[in-house]
Amino acid sequence: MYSIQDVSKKTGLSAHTLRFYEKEGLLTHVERSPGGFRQYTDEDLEALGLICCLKNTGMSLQEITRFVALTHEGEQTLKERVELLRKHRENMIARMAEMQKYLDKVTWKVNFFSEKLRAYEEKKQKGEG
Amino acid sequence: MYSIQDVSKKTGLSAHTLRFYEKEGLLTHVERSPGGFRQYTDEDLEALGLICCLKNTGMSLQEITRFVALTHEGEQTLKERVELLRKHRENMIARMAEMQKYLDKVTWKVNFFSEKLRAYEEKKQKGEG
DNA sequence: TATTGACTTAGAGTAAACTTTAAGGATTAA
DNA sequence: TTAATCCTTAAAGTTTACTCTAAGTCAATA
Repeated sequence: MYSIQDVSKKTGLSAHTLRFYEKEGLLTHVERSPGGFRQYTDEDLEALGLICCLKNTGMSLQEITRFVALTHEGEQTLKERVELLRKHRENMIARMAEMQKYLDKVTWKVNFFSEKLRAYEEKKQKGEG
Repeated sequence: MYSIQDVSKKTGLSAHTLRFYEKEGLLTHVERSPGGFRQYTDEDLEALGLICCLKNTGMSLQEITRFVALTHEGEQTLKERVELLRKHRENMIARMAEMQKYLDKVTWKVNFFSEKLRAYEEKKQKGEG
């Protein structure tokens, strides 16, 4: 069992954000102590792991909420969930391919400017010498 | 020479956004027709290509503006520009590695849920038969 | 028992990057 | 010539995902 602060430290999400996520239906049914304090389980942490994974790869909180809601509806939503994840996976792959293209471009630019810089420094050197 | 609409179509940025970028100092010194209409050159398109590349890989407009300003200052800022681009390139590489990890996770989840779905469909089949 | 941490609702504030509106006038292409 | 496109300034609005504040109460820990 973890307090909200424990989970905040483990996930990097603030306590505010954890409560916000709960209110928005991203992480639901968090257990409570007799006194009403949130008590997160390892399962909750795992769920948060998936939530952060999806969020950090461009899925909106709204879509994640939808996915979580489907999960709670049980087995009959398995097909839809698989489709949702597959689609997201395709998006990720496309995004990564795009990133690779951009990386090539930036690499080229870095080399180009490095060469210009080298020439400039050399010129400066000669001017001084 | 391209009109603002031409450039909008070519880049996918709206005319509004192009004017906004100009105002913000991202794309500067765009030529004008005698009547005051913007006339973009191929050079402008190239510059926009780099701007979109940086933007789409997570650089903020503020940072891009800074880079553009350095460019206008001339050769003596070459070193800083190279450093800036190198740093951004490192960020991109780190981000891509992170994405790959997330992709592995999502791939695993897709397979896991697919298997669950398969088992579920089989169970349903048997129930019906 | 004192201090720290947690709880609630409700709403305001923030940042980035647009996006839209308004209002009126000028230019360009067919 | 006429319809479509462009110009300006200035400001308000939008979206997402938080982030913070307030105000008051309750719980847990040393």
